[in-house]
Amino acid sequence: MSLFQQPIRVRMAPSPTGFLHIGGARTALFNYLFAKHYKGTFVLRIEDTDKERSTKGYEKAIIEDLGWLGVEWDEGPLKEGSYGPYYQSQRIPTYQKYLKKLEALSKVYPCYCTAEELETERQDLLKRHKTPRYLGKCRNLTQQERKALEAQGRVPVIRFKIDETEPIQFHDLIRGDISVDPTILGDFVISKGDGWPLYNFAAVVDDCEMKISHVIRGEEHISNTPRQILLAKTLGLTLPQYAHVSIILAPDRSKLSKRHGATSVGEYRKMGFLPQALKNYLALLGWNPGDEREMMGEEELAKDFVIERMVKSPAIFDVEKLKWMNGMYIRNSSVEAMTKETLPFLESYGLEIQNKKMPWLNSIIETVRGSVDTLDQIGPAAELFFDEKFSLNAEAKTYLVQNKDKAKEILKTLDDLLAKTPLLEKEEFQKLQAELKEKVDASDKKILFQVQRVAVTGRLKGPEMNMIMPILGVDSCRKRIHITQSALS
RNA sequence: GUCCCCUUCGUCUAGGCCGGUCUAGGACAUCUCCCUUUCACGGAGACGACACGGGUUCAAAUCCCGUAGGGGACGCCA
Repeated sequence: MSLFQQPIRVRMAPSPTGFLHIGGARTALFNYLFAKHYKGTFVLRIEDTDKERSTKGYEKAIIEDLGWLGVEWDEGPLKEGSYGPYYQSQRIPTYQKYLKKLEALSKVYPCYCTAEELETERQDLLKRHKTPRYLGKCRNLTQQERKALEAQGRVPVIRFKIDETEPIQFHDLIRGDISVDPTILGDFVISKGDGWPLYNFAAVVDDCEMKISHVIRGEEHISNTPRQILLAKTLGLTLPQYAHVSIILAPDRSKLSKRHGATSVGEYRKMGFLPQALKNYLALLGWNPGDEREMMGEEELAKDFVIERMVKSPAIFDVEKLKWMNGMYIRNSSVEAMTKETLPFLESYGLEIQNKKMPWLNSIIETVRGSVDTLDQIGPAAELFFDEKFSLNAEAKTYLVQNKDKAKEILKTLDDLLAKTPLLEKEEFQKLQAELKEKVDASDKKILFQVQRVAVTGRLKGPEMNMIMPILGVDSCRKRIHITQSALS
């Protein structure tokens, strides 16, 4: 199979003009898994040729988010390899070299058209129901004409000449054969006024120079592919194979954007999603293992990841399913690991954790993690274990008032029993409940427990009491009971 | 507008290349029941789809054509 005739090299080529988008992360992940599956190389290349919009801040954020997701690259920034530099801004001489070659072949020419002129042409074409494209006005300018235009102060861009008339065909690993009529393309700009290359030129040169074997990218690039193929063919470069991944859509079937809520990886991290959950979910958007497995760790994903199983229709990003999966990871990972992940969320929620012991925090996480699906829900759920946050909420108060006499009796008895209980582990808790049941008329088991719950946690709902009370300990329980009692009298 | 791509439950998808085994399977969500001192978790079940129209065939979710709908591209952005 031609897939294996060369070393597998793939790349992720983000431009640092924004944060790492959920779609970009998925594309990166597919490249990463593909490389891992075939024991190939995953290259990270920063496409920072847009000087106006690229920032170091975005670059840093993208690298950070990729790292958080665990999508590690083998070559790229911070990991030099033999095909660097990995910043397009540092590869200008390379593009100039290829531009010279194109000039020697007379395949490029300077274009002096202004933005206004181009827009007029575009509108005119649109009006005539034609595909808007550059018609080649500057194609056959004489030397004198060029000089004259430059004397006016016009700075030219460089356009690539398209002479082909035969359809450009290529085989897409996901979509099959794609054919495009080159006459609708128009001579396109490959180099800006300042001499820097444009995307189509820089990308194809780098893909070829970096010996990329498979370009796995978003479907928005399908229409760029014929241009890149033409460029590569003219330059005598060996093309990679292409695989265009469908894009991720918002629930309303439009392109996922800010107005639909969180779109960047960083935002999901802040909301308390686990990288392994996001990775698992993203991998399943547009790919499946061919059987009914869904919960898949990275090793398992890489082992089974093949392009043949990629889906070509676009997928809608369903945060509900992501949440479910995240909850699964929160519940099924080791308690220690989850506590570690949760600590920052506890802190930012305003819980005092500095002087708390790890085993105590672990037991809290273990008790509350069943009811959450993101890490940032753990703060509100764990709050009841922190004495300084104790208070009766409205429905708790109402409940107590409604059952005032019974509540008083239960609490008095409970407090007395607690006073005689030195330690409060689960065993003692059971014993204590048995004694309580004897001393208080417990025909209504529900009231017995609910009163205790409300008095100790201040809430009507929560984890099981046999988990809560041992974690709190005797002193804390009694303190809370006293507070509740005084609220009742 | 033009070109390219896409179309199975509300959503992610299996099946489609090699037509019958598909009264279309799984998962999320929703609903019901069970577990249970509460809320969750967990367990069991229910609801729910081959976009439409032609054709080929004994037989079509699966092959062919058309229509409709959706998306992408058409930049001195990537």
